Amino acid sequence: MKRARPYDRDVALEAAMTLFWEKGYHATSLKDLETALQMKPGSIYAAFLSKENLFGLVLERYFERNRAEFVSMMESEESPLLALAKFLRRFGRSEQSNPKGQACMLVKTLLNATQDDAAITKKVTTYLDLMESEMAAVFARAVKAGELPQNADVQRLARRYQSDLTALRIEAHRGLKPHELEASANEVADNLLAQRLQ
Amino acid sequence: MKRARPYDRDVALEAAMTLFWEKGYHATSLKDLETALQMKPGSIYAAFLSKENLFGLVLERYFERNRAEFVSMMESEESPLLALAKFLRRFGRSEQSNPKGQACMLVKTLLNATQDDAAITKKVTTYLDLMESEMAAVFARAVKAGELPQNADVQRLARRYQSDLTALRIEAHRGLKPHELEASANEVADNLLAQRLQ
DNA sequence: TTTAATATTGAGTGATCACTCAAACAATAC
DNA sequence: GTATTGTTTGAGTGATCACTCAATATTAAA
Repeated sequence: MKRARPYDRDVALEAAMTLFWEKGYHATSLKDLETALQMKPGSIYAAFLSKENLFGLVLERYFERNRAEFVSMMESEESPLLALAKFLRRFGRSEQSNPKGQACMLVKTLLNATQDDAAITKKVTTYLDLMESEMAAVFARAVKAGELPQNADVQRLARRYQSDLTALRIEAHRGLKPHELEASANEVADNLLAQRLQ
Repeated sequence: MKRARPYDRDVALEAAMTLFWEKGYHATSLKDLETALQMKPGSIYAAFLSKENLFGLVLERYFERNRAEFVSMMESEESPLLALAKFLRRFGRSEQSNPKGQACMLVKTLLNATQDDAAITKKVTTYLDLMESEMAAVFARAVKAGELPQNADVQRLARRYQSDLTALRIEAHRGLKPHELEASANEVADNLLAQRLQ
């Protein structure tokens, strides 16, 4: 009955993510998207409604991917605190192979958004809060496991952890040499583990 | 002989800084600038050559102001390490009165710049490096004063300090509650002082 | 008062922006 | 084959972009 779409929605979203991540929302034009997605304007609008809506889908995709990666890493380790440290160290190493480092897309978007982009700002803030909660949950498990004092403020620890990660990603963006970034990441991880009770 | 300009160049630059800082380079239109500077397009171009050149002047202004403020704070204290800690704490408090927090303009610009903005990126990177050097100098004085081990890596300490400050500014931008921000700033300051030898 | 030099003025430039829609196309149902 | 339905197509929309320049205004020297 209906004509099949010649493009793969998932591939298109992935291309849009790469583009939006690199250039940001405002600086990415529809011409850029047409090229990257290999779709004509009409098709883009039929598939994604608007540039802003497409950006929203991309943000969600980015968030879900990062959350899944984080959660998966946390589950693969016995000790919550060691898992958190390992995650930092892994980031420090992973950027070796990723020469053109990019800051976190959520943070980039947050800093980039103007008052007119209230809807985008809200989305980003929500995702950042959700990531923080995810991190707080791991710290809570660390408390339960006796790695941290019973009265530890897991929310504050999570906020600090997220800040540290954000700062590392910005350093990567800034073009820190790979071994310097690795050193920074290890330093942050060591600082975290210094709080470990057992 | 010549006609006097009806506007004050310094006032105009200050207005441009506020605007560019808040909206970013790309999202700030010439219409916005006309309104904020109360100048017609022709006058803006006669005075500042181009939007990009004006932005460059603003960046320099922002950098010089921040550097001057930092240097002045460092001089007002006996101990280098205490001065660095005090600077962090002061930031945590200052944002109480500044409801609509903004991330560092240099970082905002860095994350916002695309490949086409190579000139801007270079300027920003230079300024960030200069700030780092300024911070490293203070850490070097701390070493000399015996507050840190003789073999302390002042460059790495400076990088970490700048990262911490960047992260705090982003938290302020994100809309952290004043007392939470103050707590974060104090935490970072405490961590710094924990390294003090005497 | 005239003149020369330096300003501001603001409508207008071509380019690009996000976005639209009538027409053409492709796939299945019959 | 034909009809129906859902799709792509891509030139074209008005709006806005950064920017220009001939006309005009203001000063101070002559």
